Amino acid sequence: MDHGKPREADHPEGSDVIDLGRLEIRPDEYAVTVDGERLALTVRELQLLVALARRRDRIVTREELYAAVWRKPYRPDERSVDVYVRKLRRKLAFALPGWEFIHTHFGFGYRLSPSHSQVFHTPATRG
Amino acid sequence: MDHGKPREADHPEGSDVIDLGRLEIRPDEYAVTVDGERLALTVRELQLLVALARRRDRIVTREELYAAVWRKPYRPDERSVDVYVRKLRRKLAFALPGWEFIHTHFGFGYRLSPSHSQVFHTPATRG
DNA sequence: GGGCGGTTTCACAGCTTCTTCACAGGAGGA
DNA sequence: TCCTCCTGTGAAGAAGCTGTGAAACCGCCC
Repeated sequence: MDHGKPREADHPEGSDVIDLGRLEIRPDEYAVTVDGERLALTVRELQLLVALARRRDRIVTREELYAAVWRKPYRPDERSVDVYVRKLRRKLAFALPGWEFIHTHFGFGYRLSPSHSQVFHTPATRG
Repeated sequence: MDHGKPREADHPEGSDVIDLGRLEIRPDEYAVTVDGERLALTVRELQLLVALARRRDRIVTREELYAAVWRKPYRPDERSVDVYVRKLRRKLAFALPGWEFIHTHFGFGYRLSPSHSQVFHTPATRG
């Protein structure tokens, strides 16, 4: 007897697969893959990544992220979000060098958008 | 030799043979073989192995495993799954040295995937 | 009853992850 | 440029999870 997985119940805007290009997230399976290979994340890391990914391309405040992941009252001096953003950035940078996923918006919060970082020498941009 | 058996596939239930390389499971016959030789497992051990094998390569929570094998309400401090994972690991390690089958996902659960035991961790990203 | 194999529970060691802190580094405005 | 506030980061202790041996428990058979 398969009891179905709790989906929408647990996850606000639940979808089975979040496609971020080479990065793929399957929240219901606790799985994050890069080019099909599994990326090892801890519980918090996964939760935060999912929370960001579900709000893709939008600036999300720390407070909203904290509410989504930690589910307890947010203190204004809370730094957990920052710390886990760093952890995620490191793992993602290792798995996908040259890509940037989590962008900082000073004074506002974070935004997840897969994008190439121009760390390599590039010919001047021309219109 | 291999006449019309339903291939084990992605569908959890109703698989006749689960092929894990040198390890083969025939749930309907209560049989587990290594290189064709029968491996002696107790009922619980077999049930747990089958439950994991039918969810191959996926992280399975203790709760789901407990539901599949024990079929009674799961207490959050329940340790039976861990104990039987250990029993299975021991017997499998003895039968197939150098292979690892049951992987722990801290905070999530267990995952069955046949793989060589190499130290092959993500060197990055801790702390 | 006593022995036997299997199952469940228990206690604790060991390890991983989470939270918090302190300070360094940057961004933005005056 | 200087000052202030915000974010990045490493480290350390706290908290939580898993591994493990052994004892307790259970049903079955002699």
